[in-house]
Amino acid sequence: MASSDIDTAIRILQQGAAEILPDGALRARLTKSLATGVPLTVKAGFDPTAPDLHLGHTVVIQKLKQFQDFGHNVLFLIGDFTGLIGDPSGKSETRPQLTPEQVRENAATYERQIFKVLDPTKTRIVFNSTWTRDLTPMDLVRLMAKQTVARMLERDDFSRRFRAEQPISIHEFLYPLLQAYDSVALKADVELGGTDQKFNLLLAREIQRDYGLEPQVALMMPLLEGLDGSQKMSKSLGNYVGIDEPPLDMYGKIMSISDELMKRYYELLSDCPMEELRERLAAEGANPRDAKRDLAYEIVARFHGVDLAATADAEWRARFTERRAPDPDRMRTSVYQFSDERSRWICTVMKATGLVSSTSEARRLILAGAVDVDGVRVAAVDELVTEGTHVFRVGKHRFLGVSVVPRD
RNA sequence: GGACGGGUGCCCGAGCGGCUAAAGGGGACGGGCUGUAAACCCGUUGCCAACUGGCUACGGUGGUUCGAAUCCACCCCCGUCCA
Repeated sequence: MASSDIDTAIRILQQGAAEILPDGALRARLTKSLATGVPLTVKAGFDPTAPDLHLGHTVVIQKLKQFQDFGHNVLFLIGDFTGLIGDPSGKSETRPQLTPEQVRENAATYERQIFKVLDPTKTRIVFNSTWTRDLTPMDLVRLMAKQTVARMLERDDFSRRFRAEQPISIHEFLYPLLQAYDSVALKADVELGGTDQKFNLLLAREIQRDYGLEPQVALMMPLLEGLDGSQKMSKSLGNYVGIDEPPLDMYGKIMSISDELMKRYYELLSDCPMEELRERLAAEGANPRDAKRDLAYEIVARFHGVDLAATADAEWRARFTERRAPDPDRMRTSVYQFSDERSRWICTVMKATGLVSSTSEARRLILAGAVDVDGVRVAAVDELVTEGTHVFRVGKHRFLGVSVVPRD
């Protein structure tokens, strides 16, 4: 009975994981935990900057949640000290030094966002400055003595930079060491991270051993592709779904992904077993769109609750499947004040209400037949907007209610 | 410190005195087809109440010229090789 429980746990915990090292270690730890009744300590570290989380970040957080559901202790670590060094994985520009206030703000933002996934009563948020701050120079030297330059250079990005004769600052070697030390300080049994964290997660094992601890299990999750399906999801590439986004936007973005990408999202973001999805897609007359709808619903429900997810779903169907204009009561609206006839020019109105960024863009879109007002396609660029409330549509999904009123 | 090569629109990249708001590609946006999927076809892609108009733009600042992204000077930045 106990062993079948573990099989179930393993299967769930493995879904989507890129790699779990070393082989069999996870099973051994789970078995031991079950036998002794002592839950595992599961840690994942996050940068103190960029607290605007998107679905890409939630891949690891979801995995934490699964551990949590099996009764293990989850530590959400904010790398406020290591953040000062800057993870060399990124290599680009030097990280800005954060003030304690900023760190606190970012931490609060993290909390608000991650607790949409994690159970707040079972999650501890920890800051690594708590223990790294107290390390003496001597402690640091001892820590550094535990690793050789040659081993450090095995790390992909370091070796690439070394070969390319690009600079590697000495302090950058400290980053993986300190991250590893976090695992020592927390006595971590398992550490989660992206595949880009492999070196760091494995180094922690060695350092833990040096400090007389049992080495942690390293569980790597793949990096989630963005909406374009090729590059990794990131805010700067604009191919992301932010977890703070409004329900309908979130739903719509997920509906617009390709079928291929949908499978990937199922694997990494959904609680639905892959088997089930496969059967479903293989079924007679199956429309992949329906599977996508369920995925969109599941994800929106996770961050906004089932009620708002149901609303988003209904609204999306009305708008796109039935091609109806959105419910005016629920549409975003804007008030535009005009002074003279000239200011009622449609291009000016569109620019002023933020539908487009310039009147030139408005002209182009009108000429391309992409704009309609109150359901009627705008035929000419020189139209004037009449006083009253109108529904503007630009392209397929930009809708805006505009009240055109005279300026007092 | 020395020797070369280079910095062009969101990105890559051509242009090397007027025909250049700047080829071509990518991306993005829009239209068509659809399942707001993919693939495909077509169009748009600096701003301005906007004509064979004006303005802004080719790292920066000056200069040569009727005219400069294109030539000259100085400066800044980035690559490659040598020390």
